[in-house]
Amino acid sequence: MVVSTRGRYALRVMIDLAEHGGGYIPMKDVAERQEISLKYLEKILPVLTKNHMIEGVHGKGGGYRLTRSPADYSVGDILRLTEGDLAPVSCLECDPKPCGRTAECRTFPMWQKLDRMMNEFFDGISIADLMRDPDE
Amino acid sequence: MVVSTRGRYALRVMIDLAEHGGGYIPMKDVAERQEISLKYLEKILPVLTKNHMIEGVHGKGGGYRLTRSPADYSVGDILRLTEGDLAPVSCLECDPKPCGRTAECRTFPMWQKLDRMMNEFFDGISIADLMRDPDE
DNA sequence: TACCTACCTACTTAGTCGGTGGGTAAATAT
DNA sequence: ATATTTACCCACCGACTAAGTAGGTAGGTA
Repeated sequence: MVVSTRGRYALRVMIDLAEHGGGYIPMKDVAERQEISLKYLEKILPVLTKNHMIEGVHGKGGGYRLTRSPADYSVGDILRLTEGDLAPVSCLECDPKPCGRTAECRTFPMWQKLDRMMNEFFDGISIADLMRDPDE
Repeated sequence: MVVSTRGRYALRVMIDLAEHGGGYIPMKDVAERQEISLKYLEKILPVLTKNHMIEGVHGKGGGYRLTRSPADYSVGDILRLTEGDLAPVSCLECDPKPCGRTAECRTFPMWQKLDRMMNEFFDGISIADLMRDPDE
Protein backbone atom coordinates (compact mmCIF):
# COMPACT_ATOMS: atom_id res chain seq x y z
CA MET A 1 0.00 0.00 0.00
CA VAL A 2 1.27 3.43 -0.94
CA VAL A 3 -0.86 5.61 1.30
CA SER A 4 -2.02 4.63 4.77
CA THR A 5 -4.92 6.07 6.73
CA ARG A 6 -2.64 8.81 8.07
CA GLY A 7 -2.20 10.39 4.67
CA ARG A 8 -5.73 9.70 3.51
CA TYR A 9 -7.31 11.12 6.65
CA ALA A 10 -5.06 14.16 6.50
CA LEU A 11 -6.22 14.85 2.97
CA ARG A 12 -9.85 14.50 3.95
CA VAL A 13 -9.37 16.89 6.87
CA MET A 14 -7.77 19.46 4.59
CA ILE A 15 -10.59 19.13 2.07
CA ASP A 16 -13.17 19.39 4.83
CA LEU A 17 -11.58 22.57 6.17
CA ALA A 18 -11.42 23.97 2.65
CA GLU A 19 -15.09 23.21 2.04
CA HIS A 20 -16.19 24.80 5.31
CA GLY A 21 -14.98 28.31 4.74
CA GLY A 22 -12.52 30.59 6.44
CA GLY A 23 -13.48 30.32 10.13
CA TYR A 24 -12.03 28.02 12.74
CA ILE A 25 -13.54 24.56 12.51
CA PRO A 26 -13.42 22.30 15.58
CA MET A 27 -11.89 18.88 14.82
CA LYS A 28 -14.87 17.32 16.55
CA ASP A 29 -17.07 18.43 13.66
CA VAL A 30 -14.62 17.24 11.04
CA ALA A 31 -14.25 13.88 12.73
CA GLU A 32 -18.01 13.50 12.81
CA ARG A 33 -18.53 14.49 9.19
CA GLN A 34 -15.68 12.32 7.99
CA GLU A 35 -16.51 9.46 10.33
CA ILE A 36 -12.98 9.30 11.66
CA SER A 37 -11.99 8.83 15.31
CA LEU A 38 -11.28 12.24 16.83
CA LYS A 39 -8.52 10.81 18.97
CA TYR A 40 -6.79 9.37 15.94
CA LEU A 41 -7.09 12.62 14.01
CA GLU A 42 -5.45 14.45 16.89
CA LYS A 43 -2.40 12.26 16.38
CA ILE A 44 -2.17 13.10 12.70
CA LEU A 45 -2.61 16.87 12.89
CA PRO A 46 0.55 18.00 14.77
CA VAL A 47 2.80 17.48 11.75
CA LEU A 48 0.49 19.68 9.69
CA THR A 49 0.44 22.51 12.23
CA LYS A 50 4.19 22.34 12.79
CA ASN A 51 4.68 22.78 9.05
CA HIS A 52 2.17 25.64 8.93
CA MET A 53 -0.28 23.84 6.70
CA ILE A 54 -3.06 24.59 9.17
CA GLU A 55 -3.33 26.64 12.36
CA GLY A 56 -5.37 25.95 15.46
CA VAL A 57 -6.75 28.11 18.24
CA HIS A 58 -7.81 26.82 21.63
CA GLY A 59 -11.01 27.40 23.53
CA LYS A 60 -14.64 27.88 22.68
CA GLY A 61 -15.10 28.96 19.09
CA GLY A 62 -11.67 27.61 18.30
CA GLY A 63 -10.61 24.90 15.94
CA TYR A 64 -8.44 24.69 12.86
CA ARG A 65 -8.28 26.52 9.58
CA LEU A 66 -6.11 26.48 6.49
CA THR A 67 -3.29 29.00 6.28
CA ARG A 68 -3.50 29.40 2.51
CA SER A 69 -5.91 29.06 -0.35
CA PRO A 70 -6.90 25.45 -1.20
CA ALA A 71 -5.31 25.83 -4.62
CA ASP A 72 -1.96 26.44 -2.96
CA TYR A 73 -1.70 23.03 -1.31
CA SER A 74 -0.40 20.11 -3.30
CA VAL A 75 -1.49 16.62 -2.37
CA GLY A 76 2.17 15.64 -2.62
CA ASP A 77 3.21 18.04 0.13
CA ILE A 78 0.52 16.82 2.49
CA LEU A 79 1.25 13.15 1.85
CA ARG A 80 4.99 13.53 2.20
CA LEU A 81 4.46 15.18 5.58
CA THR A 82 1.91 12.76 6.97
CA GLU A 83 3.27 9.56 5.47
CA GLY A 84 6.84 10.54 6.17
CA ASP A 85 7.92 8.93 2.95
CA LEU A 86 6.37 8.24 -0.42
CA ALA A 87 9.16 5.96 -1.61
CA PRO A 88 7.90 2.98 -3.63
CA VAL A 89 10.76 0.76 -2.42
CA SER A 90 13.04 0.81 0.62
CA CYS A 91 16.08 1.66 -1.51
CA LEU A 92 14.53 5.07 -2.17
CA GLU A 93 13.50 5.96 1.35
CA CYS A 94 14.81 9.11 2.99
CA ASP A 95 17.18 7.10 5.12
CA PRO A 96 17.89 4.02 3.01
CA LYS A 97 20.04 1.20 4.36
CA PRO A 98 23.03 1.04 2.06
CA CYS A 99 22.55 -1.71 -0.47
CA GLY A 100 25.90 -1.82 -2.23
CA ARG A 101 24.28 -3.37 -5.28
CA THR A 102 22.70 -0.17 -6.53
CA ALA A 103 25.27 0.35 -9.28
CA GLU A 104 24.67 -3.06 -10.81
CA CYS A 105 21.00 -3.35 -9.89
CA ARG A 106 18.82 -4.09 -12.91
CA THR A 107 15.68 -2.81 -11.26
CA PHE A 108 16.85 0.36 -9.54
CA PRO A 109 16.25 2.69 -12.52
CA MET A 110 12.69 1.41 -12.74
CA TRP A 111 12.02 2.27 -9.09
CA GLN A 112 13.49 5.71 -9.60
CA LYS A 113 11.23 6.30 -12.57
CA LEU A 114 8.19 5.16 -10.62
CA ASP A 115 9.17 7.38 -7.74
CA ARG A 116 9.37 10.41 -10.00
CA MET A 117 6.08 9.50 -11.63
CA MET A 118 4.23 9.21 -8.34
CA ASN A 119 5.62 12.42 -6.92
CA GLU A 120 4.72 14.30 -10.09
CA PHE A 121 1.24 12.81 -9.97
CA PHE A 122 0.64 13.95 -6.40
CA ASP A 123 2.31 17.32 -6.91
CA GLY A 124 0.01 17.98 -9.84
CA ILE A 125 -3.13 17.82 -7.72
CA SER A 126 -4.22 20.54 -5.31
CA ILE A 127 -6.75 20.51 -2.50
CA ALA A 128 -8.91 22.79 -4.64
CA ASP A 129 -8.94 20.08 -7.32
CA LEU A 130 -10.41 17.67 -4.80
CA MET A 131 -13.14 19.92 -3.47
CA ARG A 132 -16.82 19.42 -4.03
CA ASP A 133 -17.99 20.32 -7.49
CA PRO A 134 -20.24 23.38 -6.88
CA ASP A 135 -22.58 22.20 -9.67
CA GLU A 136 -23.52 19.10 -7.74
CA MET B 1 6.06 1.28 0.42
CA VAL B 2 4.64 -0.06 -2.81
CA VAL B 3 6.86 -3.06 -3.37
CA SER B 4 8.35 -5.17 -0.57
CA THR B 5 11.32 -7.52 -0.78
CA ARG B 6 9.03 -10.32 -1.99
CA GLY B 7 8.28 -8.59 -5.26
CA ARG B 8 11.72 -7.10 -5.66
CA TYR B 9 13.49 -10.41 -5.03
CA ALA B 10 11.11 -12.22 -7.37
CA LEU B 11 11.98 -9.79 -10.14
CA ARG B 12 15.69 -10.21 -9.54
CA VAL B 13 15.31 -13.99 -9.65
CA MET B 14 13.46 -13.80 -12.95
CA ILE B 15 16.09 -11.50 -14.41
CA ASP B 16 18.87 -13.75 -13.15
CA LEU B 17 17.24 -16.80 -14.74
CA ALA B 18 16.77 -14.85 -17.98
CA GLU B 19 20.41 -13.78 -18.02
CA HIS B 20 21.72 -17.28 -17.40
CA GLY B 21 20.33 -19.01 -20.44
CA GLY B 22 17.92 -21.83 -21.06
CA GLY B 23 19.14 -24.57 -18.69
CA TYR B 24 17.98 -25.30 -15.19
CA ILE B 25 19.62 -22.97 -12.69
CA PRO B 26 19.81 -24.04 -9.04
CA MET B 27 18.37 -21.46 -6.67
CA LYS B 28 21.50 -21.78 -4.59
CA ASP B 29 23.45 -20.07 -7.36
CA VAL B 30 20.85 -17.36 -7.82
CA ALA B 31 20.74 -16.70 -4.09
CA GLU B 32 24.51 -16.38 -4.01
CA ARG B 33 24.73 -14.08 -7.01
CA GLN B 34 21.87 -11.92 -5.80
CA GLU B 35 22.98 -12.04 -2.18
CA ILE B 36 19.56 -13.14 -0.99
CA SER B 37 18.87 -15.78 1.66
CA LEU B 38 18.12 -19.09 -0.09
CA LYS B 39 15.56 -19.99 2.54
CA TYR B 40 13.68 -16.78 1.98
CA LEU B 41 13.74 -17.21 -1.78
CA GLU B 42 12.22 -20.66 -1.38
CA LYS B 43 9.25 -19.01 0.26
CA ILE B 44 8.73 -16.61 -2.60
CA LEU B 45 9.04 -19.04 -5.52
CA PRO B 46 5.99 -21.33 -5.07
CA VAL B 47 3.53 -18.69 -6.28
CA LEU B 48 5.61 -18.29 -9.44
CA THR B 49 5.74 -22.01 -10.18
CA LYS B 50 2.06 -22.50 -9.42
CA ASN B 51 1.27 -19.82 -11.98
CA HIS B 52 3.66 -21.34 -14.51
CA MET B 53 6.00 -18.39 -14.60
CA ILE B 54 8.92 -20.72 -13.93
CA GLU B 55 9.36 -24.48 -13.68
CA GLY B 56 11.65 -26.46 -11.42
CA VAL B 57 13.14 -29.94 -11.60
CA HIS B 58 14.48 -31.83 -8.61
CA GLY B 59 17.82 -33.49 -8.10
CA LYS B 60 21.35 -33.03 -9.29
CA GLY B 61 21.50 -30.84 -12.36
CA GLY B 62 18.08 -29.51 -11.53
CA GLY B 63 16.93 -26.01 -10.69
CA TYR B 64 14.55 -23.52 -12.22
CA ARG B 65 14.07 -22.04 -15.63
CA LEU B 66 11.70 -19.61 -17.28
CA THR B 67 8.76 -21.06 -19.19
CA ARG B 68 8.66 -18.30 -21.79
CA SER B 69 10.88 -15.73 -23.40
CA PRO B 70 11.93 -12.85 -21.11
CA ALA B 71 10.08 -10.41 -23.35
CA ASP B 72 6.83 -12.23 -22.59
CA TYR B 73 6.83 -11.47 -18.86
CA SER B 74 5.50 -8.17 -17.64
CA VAL B 75 6.79 -6.77 -14.37
CA GLY B 76 3.16 -6.12 -13.47
CA ASP B 77 2.25 -9.81 -13.64
CA ILE B 78 5.15 -10.84 -11.46
CA LEU B 79 4.52 -8.14 -8.87
CA ARG B 80 0.80 -8.79 -8.68
CA LEU B 81 1.54 -12.46 -7.99
CA THR B 82 4.27 -12.01 -5.43
CA GLU B 83 2.92 -8.92 -3.70
CA GLY B 84 -0.63 -10.20 -3.74
CA ASP B 85 -1.87 -6.72 -4.34
CA LEU B 86 -0.56 -3.56 -5.95
CA ALA B 87 -3.35 -1.33 -4.65
CA PRO B 88 -2.15 2.13 -3.60
CA VAL B 89 -4.81 2.40 -0.88
CA SER B 90 -6.84 -0.14 1.07
CA CYS B 91 -10.08 0.92 -0.64
CA LEU B 92 -8.72 -0.56 -3.86
CA GLU B 93 -7.45 -3.84 -2.51
CA CYS B 94 -8.72 -7.12 -3.92
CA ASP B 95 -10.83 -7.68 -0.86
CA PRO B 96 -11.62 -4.16 0.36
CA LYS B 97 -13.52 -3.62 3.56
CA PRO B 98 -16.69 -1.84 2.52
CA CYS B 99 -16.32 1.88 3.15
CA GLY B 100 -19.80 3.22 2.44
CA ARG B 101 -18.37 6.63 1.70
CA THR B 102 -17.00 5.77 -1.71
CA ALA B 103 -19.77 7.55 -3.59
CA GLU B 104 -19.19 10.85 -1.83
CA CYS B 105 -15.43 10.43 -1.31
CA ARG B 106 -13.47 13.37 -2.71
CA THR B 107 -10.25 11.40 -2.96
CA PHE B 108 -11.43 8.06 -4.37
CA PRO B 109 -11.14 9.04 -8.05
CA MET B 110 -7.56 10.12 -7.43
CA TRP B 111 -6.67 6.74 -5.97
CA GLN B 112 -8.30 5.00 -8.93
CA LYS B 113 -6.30 7.10 -11.35
CA LEU B 114 -3.07 6.35 -9.49
CA ASP B 115 -3.92 2.67 -9.46
CA ARG B 116 -4.39 2.62 -13.23
CA MET B 117 -1.20 4.59 -13.72
CA MET B 118 0.90 2.23 -11.64
CA ASN B 119 -0.50 -0.89 -13.25
CA GLU B 120 0.09 0.52 -16.72
CA PHE B 121 3.61 1.47 -15.71
CA PHE B 122 4.45 -2.04 -14.52
CA ASP B 123 2.63 -3.73 -17.38
CA GLY B 124 4.67 -1.72 -19.85
CA ILE B 125 7.97 -3.18 -18.66
CA SER B 126 9.14 -6.71 -19.48
CA ILE B 127 11.87 -8.83 -17.96
CA ALA B 128 13.76 -8.43 -21.22
CA ASP B 129 13.69 -4.66 -20.67
CA LEU B 130 15.44 -5.15 -17.36
CA MET B 131 18.20 -7.49 -18.55
CA ARG B 132 21.83 -6.59 -18.76
CA ASP B 133 22.67 -4.32 -21.65
CA PRO B 134 24.87 -6.54 -23.89
CA ASP B 135 27.02 -3.51 -24.79
CA GLU B 136 28.17 -3.09 -21.22
C1' DT C 1 -16.48 29.81 36.83
C1' DA C 2 -17.89 26.62 33.47
C1' DC C 3 -17.03 25.06 29.28
C1' DC C 4 -14.76 24.06 25.13
C1' DT C 5 -10.90 22.99 22.23
C1' DA C 6 -6.21 22.08 21.07
C1' DC C 7 -2.45 19.39 22.42
C1' DC C 8 0.44 15.75 24.81
C1' DT C 9 1.93 11.01 26.45
C1' DA C 10 1.34 6.35 27.11
C1' DC C 11 -0.70 2.09 25.91
C1' DT C 12 -2.93 -1.72 23.09
C1' DT C 13 -4.06 -5.01 19.64
C1' DA C 14 -3.62 -7.17 15.37
C1' DG C 15 -1.07 -7.92 11.57
C1' DT C 16 3.02 -7.85 8.45
C1' DC C 17 7.98 -8.11 7.05
C1' DG C 18 11.84 -10.54 6.59
C1' DG C 19 13.52 -13.95 7.73
C1' DT C 20 15.40 -19.06 10.16
C1' DG C 21 15.24 -24.08 11.13
C1' DG C 22 14.10 -28.58 10.20
C1' DG C 23 12.67 -31.44 7.56
C1' DT C 24 10.67 -34.62 3.01
C1' DA C 25 10.38 -35.99 -1.89
C1' DA C 26 12.37 -36.49 -6.27
C1' DA C 27 16.06 -36.97 -9.43
C1' DT C 28 20.86 -37.85 -10.59
C1' DA C 29 25.84 -39.42 -10.04
C1' DT C 30 28.84 -42.93 -8.40
C1' DA D 1 22.18 -49.39 -3.80
C1' DT D 2 23.79 -45.35 -1.84
C1' DA D 3 25.09 -40.71 -1.48
C1' DT D 4 24.31 -36.33 -3.08
C1' DT D 5 21.85 -32.65 -4.87
C1' DT D 6 17.96 -30.11 -5.52
C1' DA D 7 13.11 -28.60 -5.13
C1' DC D 8 9.52 -28.20 -1.94
C1' DC D 9 6.82 -27.91 2.49
C1' DC D 10 5.66 -26.27 7.22
C1' DA D 11 6.25 -24.32 11.68
C1' DC D 12 8.10 -20.69 14.13
C1' DC D 13 10.18 -16.01 15.48
C1' DG D 14 11.54 -11.19 16.61
C1' DA D 15 10.99 -6.65 15.29
C1' DC D 16 8.17 -3.41 13.57
C1' DT D 17 4.05 -0.79 12.07
C1' DA D 18 -0.85 0.52 11.49
C1' DA D 19 -4.66 2.03 13.53
C1' DG D 20 -6.45 3.11 17.01
C1' DT D 21 -7.80 4.06 22.79
C1' DA D 22 -7.42 6.16 27.19
C1' DG D 23 -6.57 9.77 30.05
C1' DG D 24 -5.00 13.57 30.79
C1' DT D 25 -3.17 19.11 30.60
C1' DA D 26 -2.95 23.78 28.80
C1' DG D 27 -4.98 27.54 26.75
C1' DG D 28 -8.88 30.41 25.45
C1' DT D 29 -13.98 31.95 25.40
C1' DA D 30 -18.96 32.84 27.13
